[in-house]
Amino acid sequence: MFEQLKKISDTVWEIPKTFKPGMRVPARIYATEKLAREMDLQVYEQITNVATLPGILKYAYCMPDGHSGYGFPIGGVAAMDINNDGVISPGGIGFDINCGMRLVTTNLTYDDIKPHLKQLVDELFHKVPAGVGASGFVKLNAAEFKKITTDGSEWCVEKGYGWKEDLEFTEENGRIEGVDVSKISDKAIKRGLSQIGTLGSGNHYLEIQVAKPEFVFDKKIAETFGITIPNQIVIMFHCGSRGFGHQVASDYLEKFLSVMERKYGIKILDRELACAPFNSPEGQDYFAAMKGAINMSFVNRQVILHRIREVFSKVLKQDAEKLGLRMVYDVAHNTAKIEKHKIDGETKEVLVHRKGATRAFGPGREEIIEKYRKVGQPIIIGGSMETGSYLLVGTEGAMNETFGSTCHGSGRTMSRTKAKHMYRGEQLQKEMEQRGIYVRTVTFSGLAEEAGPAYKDIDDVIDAVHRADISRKVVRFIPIGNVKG
DNA sequence: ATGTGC
Repeated sequence: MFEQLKKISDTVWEIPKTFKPGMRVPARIYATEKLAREMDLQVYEQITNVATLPGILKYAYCMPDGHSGYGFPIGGVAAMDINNDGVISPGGIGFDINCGMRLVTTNLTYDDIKPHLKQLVDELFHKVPAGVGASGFVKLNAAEFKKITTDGSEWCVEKGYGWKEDLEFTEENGRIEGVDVSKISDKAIKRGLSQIGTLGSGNHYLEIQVAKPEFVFDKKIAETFGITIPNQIVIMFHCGSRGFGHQVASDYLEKFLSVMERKYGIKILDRELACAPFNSPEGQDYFAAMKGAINMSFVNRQVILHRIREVFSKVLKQDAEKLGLRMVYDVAHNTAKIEKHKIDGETKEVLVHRKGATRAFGPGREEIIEKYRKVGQPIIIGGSMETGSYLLVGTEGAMNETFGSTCHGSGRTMSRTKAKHMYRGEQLQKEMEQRGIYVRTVTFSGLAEEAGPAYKDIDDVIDAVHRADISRKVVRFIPIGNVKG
């Protein structure tokens, strides 16, 4: 397959429209040659299917961490023309709606924390429930849960689960407008009720990390983002909208399949690409329901941050304020948003699907808070639990080329089933501890699925987006403690 | 990813 790619640059590869009948635009893969050669073959199939969707603009994109997903590849980006016949597709957002990353600083160093590391991780493991079916400490009825879906993180600040300043460090200020609760099923609400403040499973995790001075690539921007001291401790976590978002996605996939062809005459190459015109009742209903899951996931991460602050305060016997437990940012990587982008010199409102892809807005965009606006938005990239993670910054290049988007993580290279056969969770935990990473997990099989070699090399992935200039390296973090979902 | 699958 690699031989069929047209090389645009060292980090951009194109699949022409002639590859498959029905492609409306070419597909573009952002990757180093090595990553492009090793790309899962399903990705080529899926990204060219995406290129056939009505209203798609410029290109169907796949980021270097791309791998096969439901309909769209994970790592997929597609912008739709909403003023014409553009569609919205749940497969382009993902089941885990608004799944994302949150990064929190401390004013502690590695030496400060080392004697307390195990206790911190053990406490976090107890205070932030993880695993399939986990329920949180927040007890809610349906009416209160509905309020969460409309009010987002503002609800948390009201209830004492967050600081007012946390809101401005969250995409959309932790509250996206335009939710219509009546478009969310009772079944989804019932599933979501008990899930606030829970991590989930799979590749969801909570990590304590170190910013070693040799891995600070841009000192000035790092300082702007709050990474200011050598060997500074940060906390990074990854989770989403749990069973709630999953149910919203499932409900609308089913609905779209029933109307797509019959009512709207849309023919697709894969039923996993179920979609509806954005400007149709069904499309609008999904958009209004999906936004409820966006808010729920912001609340989930906000409540988890509250628990993290409680744990650090308790173990280190100091106020969270004094420990400097402040947010760097909260970014989503499973979402679709209306944004203004320049296309052929003309500014247009488009619906940008990002599925396992992160917003990477460059300097000056009004969506970025003032504190960061001059440098570009922070981008939080979670690597595998054994390797490392990154803080990047958005660029003008991303605005010009990828609708302000970049990668989201390492990207799997091995199926979960294969990883489980190749690695033993118990042994992995021991090996990681010997290497200075203390891990707690709900299930050892789940830990084995997340073994480092089951993922692409995070440094290769970051190298690709950095060289393509769709984001730039700021800091690389090394894990020392991990609560595995 | 997911009260994990027909």
